[in-house]
Amino acid sequence: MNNQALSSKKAQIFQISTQLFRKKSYTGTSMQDIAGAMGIKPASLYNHINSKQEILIELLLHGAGLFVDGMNEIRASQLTDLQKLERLIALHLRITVDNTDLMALIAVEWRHLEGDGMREYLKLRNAYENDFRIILKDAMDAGQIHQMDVEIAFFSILTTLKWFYSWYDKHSNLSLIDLEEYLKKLLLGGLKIS
Amino acid sequence: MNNQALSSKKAQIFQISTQLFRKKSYTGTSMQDIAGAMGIKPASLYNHINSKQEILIELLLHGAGLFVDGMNEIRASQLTDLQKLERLIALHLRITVDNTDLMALIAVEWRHLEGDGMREYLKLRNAYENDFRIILKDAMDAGQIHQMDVEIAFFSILTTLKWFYSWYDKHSNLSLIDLEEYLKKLLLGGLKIS
DNA sequence: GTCTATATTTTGATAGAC
DNA sequence: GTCTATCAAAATATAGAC
Repeated sequence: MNNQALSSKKAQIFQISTQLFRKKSYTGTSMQDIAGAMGIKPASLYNHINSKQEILIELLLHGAGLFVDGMNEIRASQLTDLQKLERLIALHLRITVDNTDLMALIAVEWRHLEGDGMREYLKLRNAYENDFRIILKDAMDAGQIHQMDVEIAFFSILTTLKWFYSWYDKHSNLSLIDLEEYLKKLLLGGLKIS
Repeated sequence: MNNQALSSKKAQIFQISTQLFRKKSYTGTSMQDIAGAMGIKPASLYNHINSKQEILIELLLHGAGLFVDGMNEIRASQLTDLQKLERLIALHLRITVDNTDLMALIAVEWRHLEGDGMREYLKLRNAYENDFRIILKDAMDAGQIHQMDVEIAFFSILTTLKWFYSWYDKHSNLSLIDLEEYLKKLLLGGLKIS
């Protein structure tokens, strides 16, 4: 569910916070909850982090980084735009499988970010979404997928990918290959020009 | 966004709480927030409701009731199972359009229910989902849609419908008829036997 | 039906001993 | 690095005057 290293206490705080924030929400999780799950006292947490908000920021910026890095790799490639779209779907799938709890924070808990943390997060998210939109539009302009309203196609695909984690929870027994084929067919099947 | 009557103060509390719970989450919304949005003091709220948790319970049981009532109407009809599936999609769409904020609570905030409230809510939700699953299975057995894993098809359809409200937010300009056709094609297009 | 005043808990966070 | 002790603020909720 979550591959974050357990080596340091700080990493352990992040891992447990991810689980708790998903289960009880950011505002519904107390420092007491986090410390209790680690077997220490709340005050001890502050030797590793400066505030509860800082935990949320680090988790979400880490998550956003996974998407931005994957996007940059795909953009730098020589693939066709349609192939890039397929890679983006595979990217979402891989990140979701490796960080299911974190995806819940990306889908729901980001709204509890404050100030600069929120601004920085939204900057990364907007950059990613814009890159995604451009690839979709280019694939359309190149005649690789059917001509249609870019915004509708874009949000339809992204919404499904965004909430896929809640679906994956119940089907983590399926193989990665099957899931990838299923998602590609679901999201691009009606779009591709055969 | 929310058609709840404003006639009584109690109804006004429900309406404002729905908006705030969606925007700031249940645990992130204080009685102060609700009272402040109404222009009264927090203590005054308790003349109309008994607790913050009671607000959440009433909102979610009302929401669950919309689905259960719609399901009962559809089940009582003489439609084919495939037609019933199409009616269920239209039901979700109509409830989402009329109660967009409430759908966010159904998708996310239900986890903050406690005790009997949680048990009663889950009972209604499970009953609805079971009825939905049975109709899907019957449509498959009757040869109206392609044979496939019922659970995968079921969760795939329900997940999309569940998160549709976050998509609808950005496309509330589209006509109901277009949205219904789009959703039916998206969810049943690959399934229907032509 | 709303208010002020208040009780009680819990919250995030800090100081300082060990 | 963890603890105890503590703080200040905010939370839900109640009592009782008006």
